[in-house]
Amino acid sequence: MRINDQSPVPIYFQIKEDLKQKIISGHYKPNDRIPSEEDLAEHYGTSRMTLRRSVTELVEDGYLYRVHGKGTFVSKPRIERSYAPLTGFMQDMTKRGFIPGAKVLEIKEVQPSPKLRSLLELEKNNTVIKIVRLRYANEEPIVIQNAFIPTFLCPELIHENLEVNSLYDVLENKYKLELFCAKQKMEATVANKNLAETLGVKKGSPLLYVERLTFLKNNIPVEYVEIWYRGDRYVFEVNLFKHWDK
Amino acid sequence: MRINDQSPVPIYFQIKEDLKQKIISGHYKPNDRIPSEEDLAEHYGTSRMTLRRSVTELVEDGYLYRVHGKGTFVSKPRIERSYAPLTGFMQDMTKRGFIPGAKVLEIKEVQPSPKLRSLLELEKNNTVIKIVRLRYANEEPIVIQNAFIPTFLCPELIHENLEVNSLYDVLENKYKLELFCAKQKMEATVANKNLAETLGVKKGSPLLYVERLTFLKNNIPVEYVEIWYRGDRYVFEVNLFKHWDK
DNA sequence: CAGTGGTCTAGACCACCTA
DNA sequence: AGGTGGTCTAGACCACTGC
Repeated sequence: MRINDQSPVPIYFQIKEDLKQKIISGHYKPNDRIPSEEDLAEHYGTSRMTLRRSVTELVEDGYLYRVHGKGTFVSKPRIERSYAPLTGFMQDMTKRGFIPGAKVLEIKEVQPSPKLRSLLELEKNNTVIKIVRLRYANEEPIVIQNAFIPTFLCPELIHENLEVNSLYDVLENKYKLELFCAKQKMEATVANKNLAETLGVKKGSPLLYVERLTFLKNNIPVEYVEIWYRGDRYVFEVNLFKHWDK
Repeated sequence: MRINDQSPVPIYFQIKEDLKQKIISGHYKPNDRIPSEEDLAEHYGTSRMTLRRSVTELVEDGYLYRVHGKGTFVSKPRIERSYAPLTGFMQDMTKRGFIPGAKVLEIKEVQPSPKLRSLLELEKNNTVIKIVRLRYANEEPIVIQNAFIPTFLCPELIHENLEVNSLYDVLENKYKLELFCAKQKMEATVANKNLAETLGVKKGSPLLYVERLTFLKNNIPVEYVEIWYRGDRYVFEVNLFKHWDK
């Protein structure tokens, strides 16, 4: 492996990727000690501080662990590190091995309710774009989503084809709105007549009801969405961690 | 603020705590630009590299954000950083402002099913302790829990009073089993006759069904639990983060 | 252009572990 | 005692931003 110090890619990053590859490929095995920081720095022809940055990031990412005075070691393959990934329906379904589909039932600019105005931190004259979609997995209806997005963040959104393109893709790529995190509430409910008919289930069938408020990096709210999942077709998975207050 | 370079507490850490205090106290306000790294380094009488470490950690913790070429800024008060805290029912209810209660419907040592044996990674002769409890919030029944715990991890558990003591407290304090993380699946279902009678709701009422597998630090499974929450009385909250596959 | 954060160096001393 | 990671320095050059 050659480090290219003319490359715009930082040296620490090139080294990090090289070490990560050696871990993933099995060249370094779980609980192996990797060479000392000094040796690695010499091997890559860089300073120890730079090498240390590569290793530190791999430690933070869970690939390595350090023991003071002993060395740096390869971690055991870790539990999936995603707590609960913030993904759109398309990505979620694709990952589960289904073919996603969408039918736009409604898309228009509307005046926000007071609740919406407060949740999305809207100014007086701001409107929102309301998008109601029925979503499919392998052509079977699975979920209804009512999404509300401030118009000023994506003025042309109303003309997008959201049956083909993922909403999150459009927000990220066209409007450069990088979604970062979300607060989500979930509860069990039952289908009323309307929901039941749209989803093709019996009235009174169990539904997983979700409210989600999505934020950009700087805690700017960007989307509020209400979701009804068919209880017989959807399981939500999440990893819980012991609370560590930083 | 004085930096003590004789202290065993590293300089970067002392600076980090001082800056954090200035943010929390409001001395630096959200979206304020803090002084440049060079100025701060001079102010604290340290090198820029050391100062940078303090700032980097505050960025990672969500207190600050950097903009290349512009400066370093204070974040808006962040969303609660717990993704989803791993807590028992008692702690959960207390935090929500309810008075928790419990009635043990069943507690005994049983042979594990093949599914349980696999999930809890049990050896041939291991048994499990099965605990069925009805849980109350303000004396109203809210949830039924079936918990399964390997007997060898807590041999005397069967004699504990789990109507008064929190199961997680007993595991952590008496058996020194420090719970670390859990994988949880959630879906919507409806109450059958048995569940409905026990929870005091109508048959066909919505229930939030949860399966949880809890682990110790070293990925040793310690508890499997099935939970049925009343859909009309319980909302699950979780924070989602953009999936960053490292 | 000056000011900012992003990266990098070639050393240094310390604390911890094993022997 | 020798090797390891933990911390720290005093510089340096670069890329991005705003004037």
